[in-house]
Amino acid sequence: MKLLVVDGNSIVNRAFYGIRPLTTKDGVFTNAIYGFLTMLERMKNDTDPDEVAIAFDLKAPTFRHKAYALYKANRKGMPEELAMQMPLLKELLSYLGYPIVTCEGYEADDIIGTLSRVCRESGNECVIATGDRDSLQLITERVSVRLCKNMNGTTLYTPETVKEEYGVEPKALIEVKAIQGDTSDNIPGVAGIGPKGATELIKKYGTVDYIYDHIDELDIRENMRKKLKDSRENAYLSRMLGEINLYAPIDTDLEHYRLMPADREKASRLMARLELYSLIKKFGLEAVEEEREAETDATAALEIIRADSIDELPKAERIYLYTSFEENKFVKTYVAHQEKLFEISDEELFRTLLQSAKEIFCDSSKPLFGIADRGGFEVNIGFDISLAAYLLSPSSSDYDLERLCSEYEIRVQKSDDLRLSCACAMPKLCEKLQLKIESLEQHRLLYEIEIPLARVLARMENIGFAVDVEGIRRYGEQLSCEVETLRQQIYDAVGYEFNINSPKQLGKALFEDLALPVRKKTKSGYSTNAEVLESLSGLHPVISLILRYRTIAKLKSTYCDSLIEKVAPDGRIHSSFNQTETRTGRISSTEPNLQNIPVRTELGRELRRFFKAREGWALVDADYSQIELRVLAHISGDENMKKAFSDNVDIHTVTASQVFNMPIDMVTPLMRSRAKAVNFGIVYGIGAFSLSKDIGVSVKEASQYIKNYLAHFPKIDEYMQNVIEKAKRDGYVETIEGRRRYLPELSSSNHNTRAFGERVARNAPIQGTAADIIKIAMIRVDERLRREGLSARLILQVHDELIVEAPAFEMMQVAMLLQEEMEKAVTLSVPLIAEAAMGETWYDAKG
DNA sequence: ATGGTCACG
DNA sequence: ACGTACGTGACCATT
Repeated sequence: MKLLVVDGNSIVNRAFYGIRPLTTKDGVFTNAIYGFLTMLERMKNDTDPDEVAIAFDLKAPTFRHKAYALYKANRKGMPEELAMQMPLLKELLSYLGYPIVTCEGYEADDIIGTLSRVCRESGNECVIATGDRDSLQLITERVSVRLCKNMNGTTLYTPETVKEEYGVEPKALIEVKAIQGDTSDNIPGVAGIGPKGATELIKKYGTVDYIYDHIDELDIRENMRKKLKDSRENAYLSRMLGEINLYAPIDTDLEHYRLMPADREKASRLMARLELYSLIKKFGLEAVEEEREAETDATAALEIIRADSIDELPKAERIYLYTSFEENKFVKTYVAHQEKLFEISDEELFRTLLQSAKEIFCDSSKPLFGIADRGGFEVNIGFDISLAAYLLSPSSSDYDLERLCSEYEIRVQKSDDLRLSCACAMPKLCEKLQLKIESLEQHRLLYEIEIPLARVLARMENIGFAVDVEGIRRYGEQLSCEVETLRQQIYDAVGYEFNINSPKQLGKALFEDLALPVRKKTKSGYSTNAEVLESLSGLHPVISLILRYRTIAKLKSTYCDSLIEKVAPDGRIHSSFNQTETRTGRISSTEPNLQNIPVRTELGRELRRFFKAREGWALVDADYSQIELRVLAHISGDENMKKAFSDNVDIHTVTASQVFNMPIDMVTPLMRSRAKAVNFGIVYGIGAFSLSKDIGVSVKEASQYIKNYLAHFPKIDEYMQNVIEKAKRDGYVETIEGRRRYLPELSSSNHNTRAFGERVARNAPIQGTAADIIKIAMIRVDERLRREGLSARLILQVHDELIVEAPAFEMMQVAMLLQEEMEKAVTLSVPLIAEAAMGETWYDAKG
């Protein structure tokens, strides 16, 4: 027989610190639970035990003696985010059938020791799973230890491996530790003797007792003898503290540790509540909800009708569509309607259905809008599950139906094909989401912003952005030449060839072979980022070559080579716009990302010459002026800042005059640029350190700027404090349209995490409101272009900028329209300003 | 899969 | 004492 004993407290600690914070959307921390169960499952698979015992400490240590309480008191208590996970973890473990062992007055270690002894004495095998090296002393022929150093794997320790690593038998580890001490456990040991000395002594003399019994006869240096004599009491105390008790009063009948059958329903329900869906899979519990449904609701048999003509399909007021696509190509759709499920695989039929349906509730509307747009017809989307779920929980990583059904506790019917089950669950899921959207007052956000926007985005994707492929190719070839030249020059300067793209090899070249000073380190070595390189640029000629190499190589690989690959047969780039990706409400752009095309340097900006309007057309580009600061002025209600915007004066200059106590006309360009950095900092949630780094002044000076700023804009100061209070009280912050962001970080005990939460609380309403505003503008622009019978179309959004492609003769009208709709998208207490420009290429059209 | 780097707002 | 501004996506090297 083989018993696996798990050191619950030590594994849960490893899990908690080894996994980035995970929470449910309501802010319940789950990372330790997730990590624990993942490791447990792995260890079970590695060990294949007949019995399992999971040992936990109980709270109050009442045993051993006074010194115990003393040394224990120094240990840090469990952080709140971990403590709150413990009862949930234990509950889940008991559902999964794992015996949990605790013992009043004893630590987990003692339980482990006792069980290992019982195994040893009864001729059974025992494997101890722990993250703590203390247990190594328990190792014998029959008792081994699986040590978890991190989340990625474990190391098996046997008598041989212990001897190899420590040079002594496992049992002697207690003796070594008694002399060496252990600061993390507050075991004092012998002052002045470390691991090496301690191991030597024990190798030679075996035990602490022997050493002190023969202290004057030992063949050791006099100062060593003196150290030992001075710490005699501590050595004996340490010896006692370090030894694991083998006789805790627990149930020692191994039969009782047999794994129990799991209560699969309770386990899967709790995992779903904790939003740990991958665990449901890992423990094979997916089918549970379906089984339950099948048992309780015998009527749930599915009737699937493969439809081949429109006459076979329901002509209901409302249909539910669950459609799958592969690489933007229609694969099939399920139509759920009154206990019946129709399957459509023919795209033509699907289009007919879209066109004729009175109202469609769907999992994702953007592809449907795309098909309708390409087919020249309209679809009426009544509900979009992914958009609703995104508004309710914008920090989730994906919004597939299976997960949502589980999250919103919708029972799905049993079926071989999960997609079928999900389609059947749609009516109930939609109902639940609708109720939630109403109760959170996000009705307008969903029906008047996100769903209409999905249609606009689909159209933008369909239209695409025309590019001059030959132009990009020529530009790329020029870059190629320069990269090659630079590469050779770098090799010559360093003295050998290496991969310049590898931060590791580059770090070695610069900081070891050229012996340049190390300014900053990363987790895995030397930092070689632009900031570090710039600080080194005077010290060696190769530095500026590398900086240049980086710039050119990036332009070539990211913006020439890959952009060319993305050009469709129509000569245009059709980026995808994702509406459920960002936690603030912005949209994102992928394959390719057209929202990060270079602009800040002239060389990069040249690329925009290859983004053009089609023959005879022009690009009209408009961007908001200082939208985030205007939003801040509005939200905070700061009179001083509102006045600056109402007077239409340069905001950074005004800020400079306030921060530096200067009349407006005395503000120098340097002061303005520093004030600009302060404005950015304010929007991002500011810290004096980062500001000082950004503008190159001392931290002290930077913090003075911030103080001055907040003193001159008192309502902004007030806002920054109030918004955090609100976030702590409600658990979320929101935009003017009621878009929420939840902030579980604020209840973290980790200072950095909490500080991050506070910065996000300050920033999210600002960034998110700006996102709301431009979304509204996009919908209105699209609508008006069509209503006014123009051919011009919106083709791109870059957060505060919209680009329209228009026939040359429409462009003046379009520019006016664009500016007007952007400025009037919402009414704030400050004017909203958008500036339009026109040109044949993006380069020319960007003011 | 993750980390480092760098492009954008 | 510690790390250090918000939000993204892509590429490359490395594990």
